[in-house]
Amino acid sequence: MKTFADAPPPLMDAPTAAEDTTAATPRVRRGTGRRLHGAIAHKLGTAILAGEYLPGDILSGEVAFSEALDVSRSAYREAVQVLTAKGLVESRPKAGTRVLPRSRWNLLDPDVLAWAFAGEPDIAFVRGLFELRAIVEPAAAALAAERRERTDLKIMKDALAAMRRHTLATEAGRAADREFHDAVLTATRNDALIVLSASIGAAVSWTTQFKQRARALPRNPIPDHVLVYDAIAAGDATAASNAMRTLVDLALEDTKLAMRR
Amino acid sequence: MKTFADAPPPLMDAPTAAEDTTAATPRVRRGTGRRLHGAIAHKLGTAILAGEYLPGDILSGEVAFSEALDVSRSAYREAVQVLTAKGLVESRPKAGTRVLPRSRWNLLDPDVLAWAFAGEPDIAFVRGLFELRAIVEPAAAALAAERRERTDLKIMKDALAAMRRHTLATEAGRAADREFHDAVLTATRNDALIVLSASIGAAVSWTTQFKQRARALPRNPIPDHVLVYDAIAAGDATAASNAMRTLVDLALEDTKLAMRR
DNA sequence: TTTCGGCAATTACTCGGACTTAAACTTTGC
DNA sequence: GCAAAGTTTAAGTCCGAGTAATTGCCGAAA
Repeated sequence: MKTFADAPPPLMDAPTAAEDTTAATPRVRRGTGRRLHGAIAHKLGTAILAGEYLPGDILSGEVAFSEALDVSRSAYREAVQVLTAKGLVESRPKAGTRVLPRSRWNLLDPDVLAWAFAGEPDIAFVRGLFELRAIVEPAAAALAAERRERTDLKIMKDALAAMRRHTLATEAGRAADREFHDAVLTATRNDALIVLSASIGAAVSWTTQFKQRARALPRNPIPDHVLVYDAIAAGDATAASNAMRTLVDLALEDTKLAMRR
Repeated sequence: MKTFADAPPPLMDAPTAAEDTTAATPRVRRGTGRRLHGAIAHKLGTAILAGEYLPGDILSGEVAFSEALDVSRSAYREAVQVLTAKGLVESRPKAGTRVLPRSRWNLLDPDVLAWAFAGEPDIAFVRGLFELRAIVEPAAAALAAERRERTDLKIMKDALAAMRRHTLATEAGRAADREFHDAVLTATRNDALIVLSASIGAAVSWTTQFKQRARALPRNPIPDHVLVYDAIAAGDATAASNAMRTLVDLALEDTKLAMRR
């Protein structure tokens, strides 16, 4: 019967030794609405994506790490479960929690993408993402041209009008842009395609977002959007595909410009 | 809105043995190596994907549900964190844990795909998956043709030889098939593309897998594989794309046949 | 009547401690 | 030298108490 003969460490709450008048200062801060384990997962996720922990690295044990973060073991464990669910880490008894090889990561998971873009994203990875987008979006436009309903067209038309009113320089304009692309995706009636494209689109928009926001665009994107709309409305799949391709290329150019500075 | 507090779910997965005289019978069985929370997540995940819980439904509270499953709250919570990480559910204080709309699900997550194919997969979803595959794989082949290195070609060649030796009727043959496709993906040097295609490929192979295994194929697939290889080896992107397209179409036909029975 | 703001109840969230299980390491036996 | 058995360690599981936050009710003001 050894209850805790060897480990009667500093139970009770943190001594708050160095702290001053303010009460306990959690090592992990979270915005409102964000749960503690979510914040921890975010912290660890960004750290891993940033390369602070390399594949094969072993995280210090649950007790040690949760203590270092000043959170309970349960909260830390739940955070690790999230990372495990996304294929970033794997933990086994006696062996500890180790970072998995990059090939096991769910790189298309929205959260993982967000974590990747929280820091300086790997250029090669961004290039790959654009490549994927250039493959998927034109194909999506083609499908949309074949399957769109009247309501789809209406939503696109309205979004287009909103884009014209506000420009892409304003938040409202960018929202309308997203709405337009969402409408195109919805018109494909393909859930997998929708999810994929939405993730990539969001991630790609980070790249331009976190650089400076208002600047001269390479060229006015509205006409190109109209071309896409017209092709989809006409049910012309190949034309829609081509029009969307130029749109994607335009976005790529835009991002290239933004990342060059 | 249903709350399932009253519906002790039919425990699934094979019991492996008759549980009789043995004491306490956990409501959630897990195979070796599988953790308890993983098993719970699997159970809930498959249930949600199977439509037993509909979007908007609220799961009975932590205490009630964990009691019904005869597991601790911690284990149940960790499972829910996994589902949350995959976008299947969202839980907030006072509101409970509710199933999110399908549009929020990470349908391309390997686990989610596995859960989807654990039951009778939705035909429309499978169609969409094939559609996506038909978009991505030919494009991947084209990229591979442009970027392949000598080592890539060697791996493909070996896999091809293995496919010839064993046929697709044997497990070794199917493994070689997977190896070939993996090699094509690897040659694209695009991580996002690799992850995506691997997920879809695995999911698609479930469909043929869980139907009967050994049967006459629509036609011998080896020559088509050779065509893909030749095009990639020659660096001919469009030829590679076309060859791969016929390969995907072939697989689609195969699956259609398998699902018809 | 409608709307706003405060209140209470419910639910998830967090905590910390004990105990169990499983796998990596070590030792022992052949 | 190898294989089986034991040891150790860290993750896994469980419990129960206490905290925090949102929702939805309810009453007051417009």
